[in-house]
Amino acid sequence: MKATPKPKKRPEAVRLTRDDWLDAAFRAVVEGGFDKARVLLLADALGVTRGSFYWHFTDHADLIAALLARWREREIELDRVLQSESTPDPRADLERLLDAALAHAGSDRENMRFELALRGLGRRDSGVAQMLMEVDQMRFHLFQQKFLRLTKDSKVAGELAALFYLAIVGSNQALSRPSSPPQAKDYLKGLIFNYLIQRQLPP
Amino acid sequence: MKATPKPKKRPEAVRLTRDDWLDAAFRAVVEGGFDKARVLLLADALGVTRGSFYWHFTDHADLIAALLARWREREIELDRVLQSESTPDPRADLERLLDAALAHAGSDRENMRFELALRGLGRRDSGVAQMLMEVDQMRFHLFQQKFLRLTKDSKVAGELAALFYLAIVGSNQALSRPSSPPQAKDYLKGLIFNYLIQRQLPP
DNA sequence: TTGGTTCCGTACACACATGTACGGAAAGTC
DNA sequence: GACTTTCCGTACATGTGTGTACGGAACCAA
Repeated sequence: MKATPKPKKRPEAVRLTRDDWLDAAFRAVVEGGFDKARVLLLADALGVTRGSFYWHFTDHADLIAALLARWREREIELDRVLQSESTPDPRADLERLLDAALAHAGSDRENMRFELALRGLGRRDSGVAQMLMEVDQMRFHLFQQKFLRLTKDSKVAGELAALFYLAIVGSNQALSRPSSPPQAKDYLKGLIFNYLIQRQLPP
Repeated sequence: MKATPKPKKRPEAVRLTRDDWLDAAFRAVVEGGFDKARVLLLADALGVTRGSFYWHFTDHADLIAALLARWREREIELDRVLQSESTPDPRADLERLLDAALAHAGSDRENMRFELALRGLGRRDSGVAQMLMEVDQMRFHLFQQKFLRLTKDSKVAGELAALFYLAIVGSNQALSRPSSPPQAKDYLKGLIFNYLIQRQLPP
């Protein structure tokens, strides 16, 4: 009837922040990968229109970049915490690290799925690949440090750290039936401790 | 000037087959993942229009399904070949398997990248996830068989097979700097042989 | 209340991908 | 050489996504 726009009054007129959009994008990536982190879909999920998005972000690339930066900083912070948590017993120390790593990569499916989607993106974006390489290196160094307290041999520690870190990464992709997610975690932990450590690295 | 359509005469009027389209789709997946396997992009890469595609395929889903089926059959065939290639020496036998697995997953970047993209798709498609689970199980059984010839202990063989298969899968994702792809392969092989086999499983 | 800032809705222009209908060229067959 | 089958080009309708311009509601301060 009329050309005047009639703005729909939403029942709960919530005002969103930049982090609200980042959280929504994170959830979208977890569920369907980075191609589900579209502006239109996120707006629907948040109950607003894209007008809100283009106020908080300049661009779609801006959203992705901010999301990646937030993930990176959180990973660095997690590494810092894990590195500071040191126990006098080297074996208990390593066990705590493995628990944390397996929890972060295994049962905590949100972080796991996000990281897998991120690695998929890294295969198409060299900048993302660079960031992932740095995070991998960071974690590998942490693994190596903990193993080094057990074996004294830096070569052995490096090999064990690489082998187990790669196995943890691989366990997120293969041989982990969705029917039993905790089993895979305990299975891998059993592999590492009961089998290799106790048989091969007596102090 | 005229409304009559004037079909462009291509310099090389090559007629394409269904497999030509599948090959192009494979290359597209290898380079940019499954969302680069669009009909329009493949048509451009092949030098034809989409009219050709919709003659060979009913649908875009038809293309993807055929691509997955072809990959699956090739993996089954590869498994069959690797299983039939048996050597009297169990250690040489296992070494040949690891060489083949690392070549298939490591230096042969095309298959590796395709499989990684496939695992990404499996996180959004339960049918693909099911297929990947079966292929993983198939490979795991092969690994386990070869290890079983070395240790006699089925529990140890299963654990070693799982650990190394997961490490191989993980090595495609992490700690593999693009600057040195052959190094990662040799590194992992050295891990497996020089370290674990020779020290821990003397006959 | 008034005014200014913050945040969001609406509308338009544009790009790109799918699927279908139809026509015509190219290659095989008699 | 005419005919038929095989294969591909063209055009149109449709859907979905981005980015921009602009206006107005909602909120805060004086």
